[in-house]
Amino acid sequence: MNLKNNSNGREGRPSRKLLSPDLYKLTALQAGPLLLGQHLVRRTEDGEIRCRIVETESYGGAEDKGSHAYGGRRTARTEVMFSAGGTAYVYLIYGMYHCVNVVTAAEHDPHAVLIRAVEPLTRTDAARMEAYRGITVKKPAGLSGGPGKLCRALRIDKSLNGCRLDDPLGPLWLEQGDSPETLDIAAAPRINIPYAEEYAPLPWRFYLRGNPYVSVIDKQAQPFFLG
DNA sequence: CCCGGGATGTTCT
DNA sequence: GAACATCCCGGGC
Repeated sequence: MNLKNNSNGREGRPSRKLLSPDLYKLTALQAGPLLLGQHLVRRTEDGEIRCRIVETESYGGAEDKGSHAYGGRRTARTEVMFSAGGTAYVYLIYGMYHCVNVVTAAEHDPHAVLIRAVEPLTRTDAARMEAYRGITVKKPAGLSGGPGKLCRALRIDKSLNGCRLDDPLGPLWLEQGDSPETLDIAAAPRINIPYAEEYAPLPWRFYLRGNPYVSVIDKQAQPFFLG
């Protein structure tokens, strides 16, 4: 794959400014589109990897039948969904992949935004992510387009469950990225949640239209305007 | 391009 | 014992 440029043509030094804590207080539905364009930073023993969030899905409120915390279900797995906004919720799926979420809203009110795709900020970030993936990727989306892929690419596993995302001394945190109002956002139904019944078709998946790292393009996706 | 099957283990019924 | 907010690979167009 071509690692020379990232898709938005920017190779500038990142701002390294933490994401505004106000975002963590919002509902998942509000925060989902606002997380697009923000930067996710992962520190391992090998150094830091920076990427932009390009696809999200909102889960929650106790009424969302697609959410692990539907009906207020509070178990060992879902416990961190009930913590205060700004916490990472990481779980194992299908026995071999992890998914990472940004917990939002107030303590005891379970909301989470699944990060479904990220884009490396620089070719150095891309190279490290490809090394962590352990396979040769042919297309950008093959690197980090999908929740399991991006966790592999960033070496995210359950050991990060419950960590704070507002702590740049920790293993994983969020920084301010592009202004969301300049982004072309698409809204579409969430992926692989047939059990969610009437919640399944709701357009709670958000992605940057045209971004090559997005996992699934929905031809019926609606334009989304921040309001 | 579009399938179908298998991997793999935690969670919940 | 079934389900699972997934992914990869191989085979058939």
